[in-house]
Amino acid sequence: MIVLNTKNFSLSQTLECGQIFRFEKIKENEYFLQTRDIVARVFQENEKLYIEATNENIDFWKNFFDLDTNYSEIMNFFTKDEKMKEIIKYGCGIHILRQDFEEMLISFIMSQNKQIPQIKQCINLFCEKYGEKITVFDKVFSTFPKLNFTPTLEGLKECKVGFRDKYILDAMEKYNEGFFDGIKILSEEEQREKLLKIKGIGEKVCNCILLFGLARTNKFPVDVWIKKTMQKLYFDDKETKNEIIMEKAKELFSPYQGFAQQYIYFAGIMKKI
DNA sequence: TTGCAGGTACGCT
DNA sequence: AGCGTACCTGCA
Repeated sequence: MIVLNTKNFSLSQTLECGQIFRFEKIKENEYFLQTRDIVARVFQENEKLYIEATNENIDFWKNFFDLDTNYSEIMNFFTKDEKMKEIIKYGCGIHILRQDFEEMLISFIMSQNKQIPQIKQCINLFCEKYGEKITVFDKVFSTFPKLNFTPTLEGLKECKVGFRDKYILDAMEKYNEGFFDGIKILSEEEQREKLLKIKGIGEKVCNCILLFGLARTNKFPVDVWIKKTMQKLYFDDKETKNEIIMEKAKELFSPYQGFAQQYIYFAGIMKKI
C-alpha cells in the first residue's frame, strides 16, 4: 500500500469524467482500477490517496494521476472567463490521467460505440479474450494485452465492437508493422498525422488519444456532450460546426484546452449547464 | 416493434 | 468542397 498526498484532486471526479474505462466503484471514494496489466484498489480520504496495487511504484502512480501538475494555476487561468469560472466549480478535482498509449488507441477506436457502459463492455471483452487472467483482492481481473498479435475479425466480433472490428484490426496491423514505434518522441503534429492514417480514427478519436494517451493537454476533443455544452455556453444554443467550436476553444483555453474540455464535459454530464 | 445514438468512411452531388 | 447514408449494437 502506498499513500500519496494530493491537492485539488478528486478520485471520483477524475475517474468518472469519461477519460478512463477500466474501473469499478466499490463504495464511496473507493475503486478497483486497471491500467495495462496493473490492478489497483484505490481509496481517497481527504487529501490522501491510498493505493494497493500489483505495481506500487510511487513515481508511476504520481505520473498516472498527474499529481505533480499545478491545477490551481490552471483553474486560475480559466477564471478570467466568467462562464468557465462557473464550470470549473463542478469538477474542480478532475485530473487528466496519463494513461497507456496502446490502451487508449484501442479504447478510443471502440469509443465511437455509444454510451460509456457499452464501451466498457467492449474493452472488458477484449481484455478477457486477449489479456491474461490475474487474481487480486480475491477477484479475477483480465489485463489489457500487449498488442503484439494480430486478431481475427471473428475474434474481434466477439468483443461486440460491431463495425469497428476492421478499424481495430487496421490499427493492430499497423502497430505490428512498427508504424507506431517511437511515437512518444515525435512532435504533436507527427503523432496526429500517424493516428489519422488509421481507419476509424478521425478528428475526435485522434484528439482523445493525443490527450489521454500521449499527454497532449492542449487538445480539445469534441463529442456530442462537449458540442451541446459549448453551444449553450458560447453560441446562443445554436447548431454550430465542430470546427467552429474548436476555434473558440483554442481562442479561450489555450494552452490548457484539454483541461477545459474535461471540466466542461463533467459539468455537462452533471446536467448543471 | 422500430428507430435512434455514437464517430468515421465512403459515395454522391 | 460539403452532405447524406451505412456501419453494428443495445436500449428506449
